[in-house]
Amino acid sequence: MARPREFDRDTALQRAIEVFAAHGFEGSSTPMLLEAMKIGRQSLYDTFGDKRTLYLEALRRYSEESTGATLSAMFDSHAVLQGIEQALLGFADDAVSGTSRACLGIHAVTEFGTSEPDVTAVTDAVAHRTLLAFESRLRDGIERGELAGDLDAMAAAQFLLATLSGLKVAARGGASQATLHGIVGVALRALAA
Amino acid sequence: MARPREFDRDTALQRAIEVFAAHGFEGSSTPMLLEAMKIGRQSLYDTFGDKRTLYLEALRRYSEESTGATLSAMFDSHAVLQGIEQALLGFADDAVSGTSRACLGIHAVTEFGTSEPDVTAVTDAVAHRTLLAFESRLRDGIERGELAGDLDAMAAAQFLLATLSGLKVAARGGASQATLHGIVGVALRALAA
DNA sequence: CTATTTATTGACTGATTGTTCCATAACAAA
DNA sequence: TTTGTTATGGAACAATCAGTCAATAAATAG
Repeated sequence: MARPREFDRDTALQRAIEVFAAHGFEGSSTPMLLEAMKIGRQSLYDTFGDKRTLYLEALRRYSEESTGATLSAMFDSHAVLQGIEQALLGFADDAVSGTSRACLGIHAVTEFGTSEPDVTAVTDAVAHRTLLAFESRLRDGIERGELAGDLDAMAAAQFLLATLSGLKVAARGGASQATLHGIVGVALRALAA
Repeated sequence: MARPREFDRDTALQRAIEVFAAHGFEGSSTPMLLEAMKIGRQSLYDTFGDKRTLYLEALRRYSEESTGATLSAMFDSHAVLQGIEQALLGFADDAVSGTSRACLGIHAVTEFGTSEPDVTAVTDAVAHRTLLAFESRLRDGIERGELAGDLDAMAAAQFLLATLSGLKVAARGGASQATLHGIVGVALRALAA
């Protein structure tokens, strides 16, 4: 019909994710975004709306991918404890790979808390989804006797979610991969039979 | 000698801490700070230097107070596990009290990572101090047989530090006090003999 | 009292913020 | 080729940013 755009929408969005993760919403200026995304000013507003809309789409996109990868790793292994271990270790490895070590999800929570409904909708959804997956898998493990019989599945799920946050913060603060793996090792002790 | 200042420096700084914790460095504008601190523009620059210097002093002040309270709670109890439990529970209670539920320390790490040496100096120092205290107490507990004999004290200390971060992020995301207490309960299982 | 020192107030700066307008360019369908 | 539609690039917008200047006010010391 008309002139096709000269850039790839998805790669531009991916680059925006990195900028927002590294500097937050307030810390990311439009010039910074434009330079990183390698598009012109008008292209940003035509394609993504405004800065806030771009941020929300970046947050949604990041949340889906990040959550999906971690949870699927958990179900890869038949053994429950081993599956959880692989999920946590993979999560930790992702956290230290790359240069910025920043997580858009964590950054969104610390920057906005529960004050912005549009942001909270995304962060709550990913938390809920993760909790349900953890809880289900933990319940299986408890029933099968692979995990401690007196474990509270819901509390343990919330503990694992908090552990993920702790890993991300530690990674952002400069912790080594070995340190993160050590944390995972200790955390798993809380679940073992 | 001359005209005395009309405001209390410490309370003004305390109010600045709340603003920076809630909105981060980039998200806190000078008008926001002035209104919260209830001082005039020139008073801020005369008394605290510029925005960045104020931020660093706020971060230092917050770190000292927050770390001190948590670690002293740990040494209040003779029993090691109980002392750690009280430290974590007190930390969790602090995290849900107040309105903003924000932590300046966590916010500083997620916002700047390791990119700003002045900020990293503070966050690294508080992490190091906390790790040393945890490790020492954990070693005592292992020796006395109150904690698991095969526990790696250093890794467990890093695990506890990550748990603190996880608790703060969960609280900032809206978790209830009961949820945080549940997380603490599961976390302690990783240490028990 | 006067003199000196410091705090406060408000106006003001240049730079940067997010966003829009408009003219031009590039493509597809007729 | 014309026409319709969309993308791009640059200039421009009002608003806000962090920070400064100068005038006034309030205190003490002599």
